[in-house]
Amino acid sequence: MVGNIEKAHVAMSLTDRNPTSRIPEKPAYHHGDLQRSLLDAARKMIREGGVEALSLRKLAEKVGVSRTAAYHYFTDKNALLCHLAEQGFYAWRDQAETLFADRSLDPVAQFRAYIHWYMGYAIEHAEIYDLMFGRAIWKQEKASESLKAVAYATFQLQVEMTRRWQAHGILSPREDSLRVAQVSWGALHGLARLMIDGIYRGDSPVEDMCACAATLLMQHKS
Amino acid sequence: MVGNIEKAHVAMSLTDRNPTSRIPEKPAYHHGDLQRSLLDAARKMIREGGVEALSLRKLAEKVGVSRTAAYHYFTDKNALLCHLAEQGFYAWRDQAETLFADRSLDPVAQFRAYIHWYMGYAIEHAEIYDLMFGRAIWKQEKASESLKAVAYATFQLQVEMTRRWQAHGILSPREDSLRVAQVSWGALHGLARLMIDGIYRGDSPVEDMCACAATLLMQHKS
DNA sequence: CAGCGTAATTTGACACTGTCAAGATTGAGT
DNA sequence: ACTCAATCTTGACAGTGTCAAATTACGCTG
Repeated sequence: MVGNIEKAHVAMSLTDRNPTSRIPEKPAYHHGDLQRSLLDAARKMIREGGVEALSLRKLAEKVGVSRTAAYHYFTDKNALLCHLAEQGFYAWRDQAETLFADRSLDPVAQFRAYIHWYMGYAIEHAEIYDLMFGRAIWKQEKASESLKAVAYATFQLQVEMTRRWQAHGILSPREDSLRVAQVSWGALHGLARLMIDGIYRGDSPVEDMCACAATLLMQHKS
Repeated sequence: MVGNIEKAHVAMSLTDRNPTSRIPEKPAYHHGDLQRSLLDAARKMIREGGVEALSLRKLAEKVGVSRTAAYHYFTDKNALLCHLAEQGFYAWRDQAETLFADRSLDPVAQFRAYIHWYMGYAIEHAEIYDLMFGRAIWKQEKASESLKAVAYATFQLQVEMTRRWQAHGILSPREDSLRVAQVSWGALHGLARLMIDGIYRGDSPVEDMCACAATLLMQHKS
């Protein structure tokens, strides 16, 4: 085994010295880009089996490295999860902001589009969504500071959108913006959770539910 | 150690033969009421630390029995969780039905009361709520048949209530009852989850959120 | 270019988990 | 009194996260 690694290393040093080259078939002692590899592999494992299917040992094996190697980049399993969730929030916010900035749709259409996008995103990235908004991280204060920051910013965006929709008379202007944002987000979050947690069966008519949610939230007197 | 058990048993056989007596200090080989004891202790552990804080070994130790004793009553850890969730659903449905049957309140007040009761119950029994409606059980079809049955019945009750509220013009009569039930339940569930998962901080004004949710759901034209 | 320090990675170990197979203990019924 | 089936225990295995102490390799300085 040691011999194998030696031979592999020699071969590598002749042919594969360049960091921009393709996938290193037999990585040497120094992996080179372990942190990113860990995050990528972890994301993949979670996507396939949920957060509870991610074990640091299997992750290490998949990346081709020893059990405890990850501890040089993440103090904890929890820290790794926080990094992943953080990245998830950045991707999420990018899409949400793009949708929010698109002024080609009239506000009502934009509101409906947002709801459909929200549910679609949550369902498509169910396991990451669960990580981002689930108790695995948030319960008992396990979120890192940077994660808290981006999560809070994301909620602020939600409040901002709510304000605009209120200004256009789409959401009830009489109610406090913060409350309306909390409740409307809660409604979307609840539907998403019931879907991705397997309580509403997979064949539920998501589109219809989105439409109904939009209608219920939008109607208000005067 | 064997000697201890022997002595304890002898003492017991003289003084503590009665099953209705107080807590058996040193239970004999046959525990007598292990299934219930397990469920009770498990419920307590979950209430204190969440589902993830429940380990069969600690549970066994707390009940004063050996690690694998529980396997005579529950095929799995999952089976135990299903039993617990099932009991939770019965308690839940009892309260919901009582509230639903109370005709002393006018429908609007009843609707508001239901929302407040829902959130209050979810927050007070946060960990059991998480067990009942969380992915630990529902994701990947791990629910037992009897659990599925009572859970479905509970949702049926929600639909029934929705119908009545629609008939009174509280919830939009134009929309399909099933959809409205799904969405309104989703809204409550989402708010509850955001609270009990630690995303909305503990000092959130629950009452205000409930009131806002009620208003948003109730308003509709004509 | 030799050596050294430090960063990156591994090995060993520990406590904990769920669960299976096999054995031990007991109360009830003939 | 003896047997049987229900009940409970012991031993074992594979898996988990994580700490402490090696080991390996890269890059810098002399």
